[in-house]
Amino acid sequence: MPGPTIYDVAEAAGVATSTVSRAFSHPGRVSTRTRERVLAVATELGYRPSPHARALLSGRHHTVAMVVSDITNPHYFELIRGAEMRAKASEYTLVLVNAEESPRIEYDQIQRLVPAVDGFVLAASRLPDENLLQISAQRPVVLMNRELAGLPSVVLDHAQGCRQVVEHLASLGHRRLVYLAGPRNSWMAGTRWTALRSAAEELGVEATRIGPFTPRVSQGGAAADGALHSGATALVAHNDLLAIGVVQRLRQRSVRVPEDVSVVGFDDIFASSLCTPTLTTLGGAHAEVGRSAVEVLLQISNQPSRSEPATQIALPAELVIRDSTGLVRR
Amino acid sequence: MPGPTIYDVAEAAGVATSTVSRAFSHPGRVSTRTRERVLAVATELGYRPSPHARALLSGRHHTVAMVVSDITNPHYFELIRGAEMRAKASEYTLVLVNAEESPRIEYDQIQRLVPAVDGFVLAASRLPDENLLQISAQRPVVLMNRELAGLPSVVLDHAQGCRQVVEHLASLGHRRLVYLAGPRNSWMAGTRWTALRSAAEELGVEATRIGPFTPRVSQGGAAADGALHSGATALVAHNDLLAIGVVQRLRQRSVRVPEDVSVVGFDDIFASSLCTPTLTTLGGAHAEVGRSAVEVLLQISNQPSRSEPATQIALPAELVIRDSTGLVRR
DNA sequence: CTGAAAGCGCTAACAA
DNA sequence: TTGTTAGCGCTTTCAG
Repeated sequence: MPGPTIYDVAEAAGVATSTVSRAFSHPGRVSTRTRERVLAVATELGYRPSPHARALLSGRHHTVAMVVSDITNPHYFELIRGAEMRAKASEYTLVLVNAEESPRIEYDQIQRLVPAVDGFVLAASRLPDENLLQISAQRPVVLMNRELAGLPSVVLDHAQGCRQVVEHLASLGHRRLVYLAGPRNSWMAGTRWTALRSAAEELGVEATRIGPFTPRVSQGGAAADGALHSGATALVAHNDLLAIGVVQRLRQRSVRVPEDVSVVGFDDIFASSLCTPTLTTLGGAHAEVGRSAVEVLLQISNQPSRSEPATQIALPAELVIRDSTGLVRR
Repeated sequence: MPGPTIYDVAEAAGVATSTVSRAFSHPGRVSTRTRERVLAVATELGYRPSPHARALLSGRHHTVAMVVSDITNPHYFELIRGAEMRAKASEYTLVLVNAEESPRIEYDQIQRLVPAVDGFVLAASRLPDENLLQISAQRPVVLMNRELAGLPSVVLDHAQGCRQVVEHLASLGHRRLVYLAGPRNSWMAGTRWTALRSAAEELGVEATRIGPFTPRVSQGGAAADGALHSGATALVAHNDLLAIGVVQRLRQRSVRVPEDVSVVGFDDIFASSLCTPTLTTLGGAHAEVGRSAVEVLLQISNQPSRSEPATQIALPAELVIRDSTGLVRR
C-alpha cells in the first residue's frame, strides 16, 4: 500500500516535482499561492514524504537508536521513557534494542543499525572501551551511566552519591560494609566500588567487596549469604533488584533488616518504595538522564564540526532514606 | 560519515554493482569464486547495505512500530520486552512510541511513521475503532490487549480471567464487589466490567462500578474512598498500580486488607509480589503477548494476500492469589 | 519563482 | 554467470 508520491501531487497540482519538494522543505522559496495549492492537494491526496528517500539523499535519518543492556531491569524503564520523550519532541524516531546483558548481541545490533540511524545512546553499555570508540567513529554515540574519555556521556553522579551512602551508613554507626558487586563488565560496578571504597576510607569505614552478581532478585540469595559470611553490618547492593533479593533471603534466614544488618540499593525503582522493609537507595532523575542523553546526541549530530570536547554531564544523585537502614546494633 | 557503497565494493572487487548486490541478496546466483571475493572485499571495506536504499526500492522497511498508551505503567514493560525479542529474532527493527494516554499523540505518531514502517503493534490503544480501521487500511496492524472485529489481535483472556476473579471472591464469601474502572477510552476497562458483571450475576454476586480512574498509584486515594462508600467487601481495581494506591489509602484510613476488604488488581506487575500485603492479581504471560503480536504482524505483512480472516489470539490469564484477598468478615 | 534533470544506494529486469 | 540500465521517492543544482 504505497501512498501517493511527490509525482502524484505535482501532477494533480499542475507543477513540477521540485516545486512540491520545495513547498515542504523550503516554504519560503515558493510563492504563497503555489505553496498553498500544493499543500492543499497534498493533504487531499494524503501525501506523506518518504523518510527513506529523504535519508538516502541527505544521509540523515531522523532516528536514534537506544540500546539497553538489560530491558528486564525496571530501572531502564525510566531512561527509556526520558529518551523517548526527548526524541519525540524533535520528531525523531526512537529505535529500541535490548542487549540482554550480552556484549556480543549489543555489538551486532549496533552494527546492524549503523547505516540506519543518526546515532546511538547506550545505556550501561557492556562493551569494552575499544568497541565504543570504534562505534563512535562510525556514528555519534552518547553514553548513559558510563563514562569514557573522549565520548559524551550523561550519568548520575555516582561519586558524590556513593559518598552520601557511606556517610549515611557511618552516621548510623556502621563500621564495616560490603559491596555486592554487579556484572564484571559493568562500568558502573567498578565505579561504584571505587567511590564507595574511597569514601569509606575517608570516613573510617572498612569496605570489602564480593561478587560479581547478576543484578537480579534471584541472585539475592547468593549475595546475602556471601555478605553474612563477611561479617559486615551494612550491605550495599549493586542495584535495587539485587537488594530486594538480599532482603528476602535475609528474612528467610531470620536476619532482621535493619535491626541486624542494613541494606542499601541503587536506582530507586518503583518497587523499592513498596517492599518490606522499604528500601534505602540511591536514586535520581533517571528519566532526565535519558532525556539529556538524547538531547546531547541530537546536538552533536546536527553540528557540522565534530571538534569540540565531548560534553560529559553528571546529574545529581539523591539518597532516598527508607526503612532498610538503621542504627547499628551495639 | 557515509560508509562505503556498493560502487566502492564493485570497483575494488573488479565486478559490476549488480554482482555485488546479488552476492548479498541471492548468493546462489553468483559463482562461488566471485561471491567469496566480493564478500571478502566488502568486509575489508566495512561495507554495509543501506536499509534506506533497499526500502526505497522494495517498499519493505524491516521495521515495526510499537505504540504503548502509557510507558509509565510497568505492565507495558513486559509487552515491550516480548515484542523486542521477537523483532530482533527476525532482524526487524523495533520503533517505540509512547502515546502518553493521549489519542491525539497516538494518532499523530502513527501517521508520522506510516511511511517508515511495515506495520504497527498497538498496546492498549486508546483510539476509537474508526481510527484503527483507517490505520489498518494504510499498514498492517495488530492489537494488543484490545479486540476489534476484522483486525488481528493478541489478548489475555479477560473473560475467563474475570470469571476466575469473581469465583475466587465468591468462594471467600464476598457478595458485593465494586470495579474501580480504568480510563473511559480503554477497551480493556469496558471489557473487564462486562466480564466481571456477567460472572458476578451468574455467581450471585452484586457488582457495581465506579470511576473512571486514571490507573496510577496516585489515583488510588479517590478510588478507595469511592469504593468504601459503595459498601462492597471486595474491590477489583483496573490494574495493579491503582490497586496498590487503593491499598495505601485504605491503610491510611485504618481499613485492613484483607480482613475488612479484599483487593484485586490486574497485570501482576513486579511490585505486586513485594508490596504489603502482597497483591492478588490477574496476571498472565505478558511478554508472550508482545512476542505473539509481533509474530502475527510479521506473518501478515509478509503475506501477499491480505484476504484471510484476522487471527485473534487469546492467551490464558492466570489468577495469582496472594494476601490482599481473604474471607469476608461475618 | 519555477522547471528540467541528475543522482542518493540499491535491486531487478534484460542482455550478453 | 555477469554486466548494463532503468528506476524507487526525493532533493538540489542549474537554467529559464
